[in-house]
Amino acid sequence: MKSEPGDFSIDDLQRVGTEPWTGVRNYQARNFMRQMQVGDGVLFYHSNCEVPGVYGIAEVASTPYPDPTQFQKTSKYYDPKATHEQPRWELVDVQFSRKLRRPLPLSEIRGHADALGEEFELLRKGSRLSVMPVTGAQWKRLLSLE
DNA sequence: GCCAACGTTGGC
DNA sequence: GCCAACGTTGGC
Repeated sequence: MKSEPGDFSIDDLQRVGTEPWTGVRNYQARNFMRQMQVGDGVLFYHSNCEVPGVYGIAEVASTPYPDPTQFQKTSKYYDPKATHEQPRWELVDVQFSRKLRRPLPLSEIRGHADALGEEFELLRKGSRLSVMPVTGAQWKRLLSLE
């Protein structure tokens, strides 16, 4: 799961413990969240920053439920087309597990593209998804770099 | 349904 | 700041 550290970083998650993952407004990313289950592992990725990459590990702490910010007119995530009867956007709660011993920069992850496989979404050309799946094998390979 | 215009993401 | 890639919007 990607986050801009200026907005919400792994340190912020460590401080608050658990955070509702508000603001995802992309259907594909939403659909991936819908498939999440309590206890699923999360790689916490810092995007749009000096050194983009994986910085920590978190855990899915709730089943998916409607993102409350879609109903809040004052929120930048407000969606006028969403209703309580027919919500459009869902989220899960994300719970801090740990920071990595060292960050894994995207530049370094690229060096392991072959091992991670073609279907590794983060390295796909043009991939902009803020929520994407990682297989068990990819998870292991990434964390072995730590 | 097509597609141009526009907005956003995010690496560099 | 630049720009490629992609998603969304809205006119037709």
